[in-house]
Amino acid sequence: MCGRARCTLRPEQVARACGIDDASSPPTLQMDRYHPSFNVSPGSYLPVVRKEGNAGKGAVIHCMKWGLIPSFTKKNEKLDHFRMFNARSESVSEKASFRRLVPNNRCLVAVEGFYEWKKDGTKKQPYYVHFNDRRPLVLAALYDYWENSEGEIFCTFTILTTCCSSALQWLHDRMPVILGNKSAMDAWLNGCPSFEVESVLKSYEDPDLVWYPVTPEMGKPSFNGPECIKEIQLKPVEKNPISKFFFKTSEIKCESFPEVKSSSEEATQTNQFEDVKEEPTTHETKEEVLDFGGHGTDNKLEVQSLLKEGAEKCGTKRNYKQFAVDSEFPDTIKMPSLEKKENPKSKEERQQTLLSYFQRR
DNA sequence: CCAGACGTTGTT
DNA sequence: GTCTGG
DNA sequence: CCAGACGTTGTT
DNA sequence: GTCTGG
Repeated sequence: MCGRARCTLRPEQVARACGIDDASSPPTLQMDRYHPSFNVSPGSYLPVVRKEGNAGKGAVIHCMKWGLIPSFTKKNEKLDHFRMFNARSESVSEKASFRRLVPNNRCLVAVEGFYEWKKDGTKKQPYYVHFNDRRPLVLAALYDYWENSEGEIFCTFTILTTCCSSALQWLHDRMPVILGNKSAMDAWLNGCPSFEVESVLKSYEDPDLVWYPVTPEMGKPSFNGPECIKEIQLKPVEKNPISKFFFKTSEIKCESFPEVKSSSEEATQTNQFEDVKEEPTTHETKEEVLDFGGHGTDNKLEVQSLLKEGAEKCGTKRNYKQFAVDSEFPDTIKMPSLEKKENPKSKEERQQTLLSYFQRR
C-alpha cells in the first residue's frame, strides 16, 4: 500500500524526475495548493505530472488532491478522499472507478520516499523507503476531475499499488507502483490509450530501493519536518526481560549494510519548495547533495563487513552515498514541528545506552 | 426499463 | 461513465 | 496510511 | 468497534 509519503520536491525536481523535456521551467497549474511536506497523507495536495490536453504531447505539473473522487460522484455527495487513495494495479482495468481512467487519465507522482508500517503484534513501526541515491520515486497514478454543484472543479488522483518486491516482503505485502526508468514513465504518461499497462505495473525489484526505521511519532499526520525521516535505532526485541539488564544495547545495535552498487543517476537535492513567491531562485543553482541529519557520524563506518542479512533483520538497508554529506535542514523553511523541539537530539539519544533505554520509558 | 454501485487496506 | 441487478 | 473522536441542549 | 479528519 501507499498511504504516506515525503514530498518536498520543487516543481523543477518533479519535472526532471518525471522526464519532462523543459524541466527547468515546467508549466504548472494550481501550484499554490502545494505544501511540501515530509508527511504527506491522503487528503493533501501533491504535484502530479499529466499530459497537457488531449492531443498536445506536452506535460504539465498539476497540483491535485490525493484520494480519487470519480467524476460520476453525485453533486451533493460528501467527498471521501480516504476511500480511493490507492488502486490495485491487478484489478485497475476492471474496477468501475478506475477502469475508465486507464486509457486517458494516467499521471505520475514524484516523491522522495514513502512510509510503510510494520506491524509487530500490537506495535506499529514505521519505515521510510527511498532510493539509495536519493533520486525521487516516480509513482504510477490515475487522476480525475469532479465538478460540484457550484461548478467548482476538483482534481484528485490515486496511486497504484502492486505486490511487494521480495526485498520488501518482510515489511508488507503491498507497495506503490514505482516506474523505475524513463521508458516506463514515458509509456505510462504518454502511451497511447490502448497501451498494455500491465507491462509497467510491476513491483520494483532493484536493490537500490532501501529503507530504515523512523520515529513512530510521524504516524500523526500533523507531525512534520525532517524528523520524520530521521533514522531511529530500534530497540532489540528481548524474549527474556531479564537479559536486557545485562547487555549494552550499543553493542548489539543494528549496523548498516553498505550497498556496493554505484549509481550513475544524478543525486537530487532535498531542499524545500515552501513558497515560490518568497524565494523562487535561491536554490536554483545548488547541486549539492543534502540530507537532513539523522544519520549520526557513529553510523558512518565500520559496517563494511557486516552481513546484509543481519542488517535487514534489523530493518535497515542503505547505501554509503547517503552519508556522503552531513548537513542541516535549511533554516529558511518553516517547519513548525521542528521549531517546537527546543532540544536537538543529544549524543546520548543517538547512541543508545542502557541509561537512555530507561530514561525513555 | 430504472436503480444502484463504483474502493483499498488489514483483520477476523 | 458504465456495468450489474431487479 | 494513522490519529482521534465517539454527545446534547441552549446560549453567545 | 467504527467513522471522520488530516
